[in-house]
Amino acid sequence: MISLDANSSPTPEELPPEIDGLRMTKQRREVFSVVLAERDHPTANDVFSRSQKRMPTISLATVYNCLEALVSHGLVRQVNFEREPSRYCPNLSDHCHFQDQKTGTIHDVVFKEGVNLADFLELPQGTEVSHLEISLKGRIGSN
Amino acid sequence: MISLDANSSPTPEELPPEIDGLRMTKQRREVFSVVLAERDHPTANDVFSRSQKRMPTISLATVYNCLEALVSHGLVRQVNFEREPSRYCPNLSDHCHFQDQKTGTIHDVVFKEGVNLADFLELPQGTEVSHLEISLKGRIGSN
DNA sequence: TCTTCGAATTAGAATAATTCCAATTATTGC
DNA sequence: GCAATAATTGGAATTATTCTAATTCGAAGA
Repeated sequence: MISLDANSSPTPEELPPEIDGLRMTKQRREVFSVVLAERDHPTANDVFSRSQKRMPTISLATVYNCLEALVSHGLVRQVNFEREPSRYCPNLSDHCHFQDQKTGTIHDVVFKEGVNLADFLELPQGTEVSHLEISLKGRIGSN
Repeated sequence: MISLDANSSPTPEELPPEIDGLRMTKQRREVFSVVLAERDHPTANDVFSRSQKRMPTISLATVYNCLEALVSHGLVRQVNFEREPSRYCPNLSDHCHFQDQKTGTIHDVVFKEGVNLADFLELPQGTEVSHLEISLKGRIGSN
């Protein structure tokens, strides 16, 4: 399991050659380490420019490919706010997102103890939920 | 208040010249009546082609303008699923959306009695939520 | 009714995020 | 080391949406 300790995220070199059956190429390690390093919900473009610092030859298409690989292997979550560009989040625990309308900053929001959303919805009988996204927008305190 | 009775949605002509301070032009009435008529969460393009049947001269830009006017006046809700084109929903009651992955169909899902989402989230102190969107995806029954 | 003026509509161009494509390069299994 | 497979690359293509500038509409006042 990859450490989520905010104070010491892995460098690309520290990432193993394979995670959960996903081959970690040089580029995927770079992209993953960027997403793990600054947990500020970067867009693909953000990831691209941060990756370029260490790996100037990486292409935007590759960043998209790597993010897609990481997302589909469940190592990274894709976060959408309305029609804004997708953002990427390495926090795999059950949570949702709140966007501060003043600053655009996105905060992770966790559910209270033992809450299971599906318990609160009148879902059609026999529904199997495979994907759930909750997005909040608003202001914080005196902002 | 506009009737939400599924069996008889208003024709454009039946809509008043103003709703909630929003001037209802010919095009806005057309677009609104289309959204009210077939409550299947159409995209802007869907609305455009349906509107064209009665009003062949309407433009796509106008459809976008009208939808935006209706949304910002709270007469219609804009519904987003990940990076798919926005959809439009005339159901103003508190609800969220479930997309059947097999068919793409979107179903309205209501909350169980007395449920208030914010009660179940560890929101940062002083948070004021102005916008909330819950999107589910999955399969239904034997599908 | 006629005129005026701001708002709405229109067609088409522009934008921007993302995906696709075809060619090259890297990696794995033999 | 070699063939087969997968990943990367740059650039073109796609697509939903927004923008722009010109035209038209419609309400309100003269």
